[in-house]
Amino acid sequence: MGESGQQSASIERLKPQDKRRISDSTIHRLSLYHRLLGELESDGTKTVSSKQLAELQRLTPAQVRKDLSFFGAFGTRGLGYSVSDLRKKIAEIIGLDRRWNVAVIGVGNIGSALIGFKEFPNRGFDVKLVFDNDQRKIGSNHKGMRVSDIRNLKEDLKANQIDLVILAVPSSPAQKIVDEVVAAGVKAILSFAPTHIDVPPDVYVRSEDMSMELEYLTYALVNNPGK
Amino acid sequence: MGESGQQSASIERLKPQDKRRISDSTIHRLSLYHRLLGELESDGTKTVSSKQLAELQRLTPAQVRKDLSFFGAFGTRGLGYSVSDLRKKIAEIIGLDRRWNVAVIGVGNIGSALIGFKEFPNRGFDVKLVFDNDQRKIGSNHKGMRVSDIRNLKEDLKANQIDLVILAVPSSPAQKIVDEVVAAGVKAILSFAPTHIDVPPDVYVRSEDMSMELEYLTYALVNNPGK
DNA sequence: AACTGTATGTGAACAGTTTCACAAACCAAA
DNA sequence: TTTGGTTTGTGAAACTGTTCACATACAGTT
Ligand SMILES: NC(=O)c1ccc[n+]([C@@H]2O[C@H](COP(=O)([O-])OP(=O)(O)OC[C@H]3O[C@@H](n4cnc5c(N)ncnc54)[C@H](O)[C@@H]3O)[C@@H](O)[C@H]2O)c1
Ligand SMILES: NC(=O)c1ccc[n+]([C@@H]2O[C@H](COP(=O)([O-])OP(=O)(O)OC[C@H]3O[C@@H](n4cnc5c(N)ncnc54)[C@H](O)[C@@H]3O)[C@@H](O)[C@H]2O)c1
Repeated sequence: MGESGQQSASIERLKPQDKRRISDSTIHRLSLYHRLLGELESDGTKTVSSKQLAELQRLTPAQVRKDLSFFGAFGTRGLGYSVSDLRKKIAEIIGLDRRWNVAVIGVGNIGSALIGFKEFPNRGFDVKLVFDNDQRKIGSNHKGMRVSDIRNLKEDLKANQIDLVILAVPSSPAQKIVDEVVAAGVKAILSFAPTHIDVPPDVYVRSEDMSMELEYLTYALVNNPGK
Repeated sequence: MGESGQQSASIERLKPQDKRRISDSTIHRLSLYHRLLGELESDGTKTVSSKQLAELQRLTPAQVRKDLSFFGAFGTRGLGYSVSDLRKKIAEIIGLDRRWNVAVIGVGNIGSALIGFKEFPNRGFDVKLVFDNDQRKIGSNHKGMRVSDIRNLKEDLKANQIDLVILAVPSSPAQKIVDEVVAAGVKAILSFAPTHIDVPPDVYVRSEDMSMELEYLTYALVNNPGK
């Protein structure tokens, strides 16, 4: 169990103030704020109000303030928020004040795209390992990464202190691979396989199913709900 | 308000029974049920209960029944649901009883992956056009698709009756391209650019930001909420 | 035809999330 | 130091989504 977790000595981490669980939507919006604050910072904007922050994402100012209030009071009344300070605070909350070691499993269409994704390193994600079971791919170079043999999965994940696995294999082997990933002590998985993934309660999974995203749109198209 | 909406002649579409708007989560789960019912159908399963349907996705039986009840009564008391009938009904609800013409804009890492995605045609999505602005790519073949010039975007989208656009370009040109897509009459966009996209109220946008998905996981890792 | 067991469909209760509205706090100007 | 103008932080209200619990309906059996 590589409880490598909260080692980093001196950081007093920002935790939700009451013990109430923070909602998924709040976390999602924090990411949104963080992204936007980055853009504002590049623009040279020094200060921003909840009103501006909201308008730029089609949310309400109250929503923005409530989201932030779960974690503390970061603003100045009458003035707003310091762009760079708020960005740092949010980074700390969502764990972006450190770097994360990522492994990609499956070097096919989507796996290769992810390996070549320039934005990951900028956001704190370092793709350290990539795996496949195809002999023709193993050992070869894909966008600068040497493809490892899936048979060494468990040991390699441990040896490289991988925090996060991105799963880009077909549905059929997905669960079996996930079981190994879990056995290696990895606690977070982002899966692109369009199938349900079962994990123990201390492991976090996010499933991205692009067809399902498209289906959401087709539902809207055929039903035209007033939006 | 171009209420061009519900033309399609003869299909008596399954609509929500009351006029209450159906929640995003319900639609999302319908996709999930549809996917699972497909697997069950392949397995030769004829009948399924809300209990089974729920357990396979870690939901509750009541949730499954409530979701379906917004659209009608599809089950048989004492028995459950016919796998194939229910699948057909859900297909009709989310618009999977027809085919959809898709265009991909941006033939880079993620764009190429999408073009090569074998599952899209099986789910009713036909990639008919792909665009780029890179002279070296225009006219060339990418996974069997000829790359079109972005300068012909509007005309080509119209001429090919594209229903749905997948946006796989960098953030900077995203909004400008979306404006053109909207002008061409397309009402649904799936965007991979990590930036806010603004559209008129009758156009539907879904934004997929992979870094944000990862950030959701890092939040979980640093906060370890009991799950 | 009646009976038994089972699973649906759905109001009503509950839980969670968003919006409202306003006191409190701060900046800047005088 | 006081005042005016502005925006935060937050309880409470309003709303939305989920779970409960049970009457209802059907299949299969005798
Ligand atoms: N291509 C897309 O745009 C796209 C979009 C959304 C979701 N997906 C999903 O992502 C997954 C991968 O899709 P893809 O298009 O990249 O497929 P792909 O066939 O191009 O790639 C899959 C890769 O996984 C490898 N693989 C297969 N079994 C393996 C195993 N047991 N261990 C290790 N590696 C193994 C294969 O060798 C291959 O390199 C699928 O589940 C697919 O449904 C793909
Ligand atoms: N690669 C990934 O895994 C990944 C994952 C998530 C999100 N994204 C996002 O998807 C988008 C594309 O990423 P990528 O890695 O494929 O980038 P990329 O640079 O490989 O591809 C972008 C493509 O868009 C084309 N393009 C640029 N400007 C254009 C314009 N004005 N009109 C038409 N085409 C134009 C480029 O020529 C290029 O082919 C980015 O917004 C990125 O943030 C990528």
